Amino acid sequence: MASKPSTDPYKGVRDFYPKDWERINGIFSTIRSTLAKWGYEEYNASPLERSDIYEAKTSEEIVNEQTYTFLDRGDRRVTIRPEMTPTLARMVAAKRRELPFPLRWFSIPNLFRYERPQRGRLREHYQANVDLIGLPSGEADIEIIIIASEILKAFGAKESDFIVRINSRPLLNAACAAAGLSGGAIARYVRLLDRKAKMSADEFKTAVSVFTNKDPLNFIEQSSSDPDVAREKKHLLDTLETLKRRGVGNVVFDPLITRGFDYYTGIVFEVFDTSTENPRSIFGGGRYDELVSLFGASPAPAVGFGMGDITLSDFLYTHSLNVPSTGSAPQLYLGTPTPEDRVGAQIFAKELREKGGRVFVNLTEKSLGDQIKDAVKRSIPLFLAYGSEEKKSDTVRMKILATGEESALAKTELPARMRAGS
RNA sequence: GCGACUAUGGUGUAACGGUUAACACUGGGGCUUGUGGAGCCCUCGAUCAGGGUUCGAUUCCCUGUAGUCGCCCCA
Repeated sequence: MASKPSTDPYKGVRDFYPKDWERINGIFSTIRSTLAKWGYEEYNASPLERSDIYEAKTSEEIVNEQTYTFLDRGDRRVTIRPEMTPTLARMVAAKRRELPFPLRWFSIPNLFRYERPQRGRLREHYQANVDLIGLPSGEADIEIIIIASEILKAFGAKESDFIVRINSRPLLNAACAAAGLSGGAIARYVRLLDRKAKMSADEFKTAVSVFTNKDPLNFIEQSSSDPDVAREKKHLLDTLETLKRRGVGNVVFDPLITRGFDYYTGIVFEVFDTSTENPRSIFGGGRYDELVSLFGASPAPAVGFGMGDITLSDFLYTHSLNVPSTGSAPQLYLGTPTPEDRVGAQIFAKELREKGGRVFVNLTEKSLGDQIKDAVKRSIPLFLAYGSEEKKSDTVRMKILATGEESALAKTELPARMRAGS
């Protein structure tokens, strides 16, 4: 006999029991309604992609090793999407000439990476992707960062709860050029910057000296005489200034923000939790002007960000921010004290549903007391016994389980009371 | 890919190398056949797998597997 299969979910992925799914849907619906206010439209695609769309854009084979990639039965190489941006670029490139630019699009895909799970990082996560496509650096960058901030505020976060750190890839590149770096050395230096916070000053200095005796950071921090550096720095500081004028007070310039992917071509930003318990990066994004043209379409400049559900959820938890209800849980438990009259209860339930009520009808032979216990365990707020007596009468008695309060009311006014009660 | 730590019912814990592996919660049933959350009683249910040391292993050792946390890398 075969051994029993384990009830554990596959490594690094989560089961969403109804309560978990209710919570994550609450998070999604807050994101959706915020984006709707800004005119963003939701799109979607399959999690399966041809592997080549990831290979085209990233020179790194490491990315490949951290994806789920396999051959299908027709010998096609297939990858389960590790991120949404290449899919988005592909979709946009495919209809480059017919879509109404600029596009304001978002999606909440589940993404997969093959790696060791650890705190805040699993093999599957959901990530809200928000993109503004078809506009160059400027107001588009500002809108994206404001929206990133607005979403957190929509959950009730205050500006003191998080901080937006922005930087610019062109600025980094100009500073590297001024220090005499080029090509691969720039990429390696950028990666080094990313780790600087985890190193001591001396370690960093030693690591830099491998490339150059002039640290590019110095060109950025001191007011540089290099015209490219000066221009890019001014552009970034102007953006910062505009963000503050438009009400984003918690934004700073941070030359250490780089973002891992090398497809970024402009502004990059990362949002950090300011709490001391959870001082992590929550999410980030940036400008990628060349991705669409990789598919052979004419270029479409783009800026966007991706907000993962796990880090976001940690952030909400850290700051005791509640997730709004999705309004899909049952409102009323219809108990059946006399099961032989259950058809009557079902007909009554049908009337309530037609008025928009969410009604859970008992189908067991449990005693009425046990049915009430059952309703409590299921977190259904209202209880109503419907048996032979209620069938004959025009009134019913509705119990509010949280308080124990019970009131008699006409059957016709029940739907209104249900709406008020939840 | 590398490292550290951990592994006992569904969950959380207990058991000097020596009992019938204990306790709490949860689940099922009862005291209670039209009004709950309490209480009491009954009940289902576990030593991750394989090897070694030993008279004897939940306990010590090894390997594997799984999980957690770091590193690498980063959505």
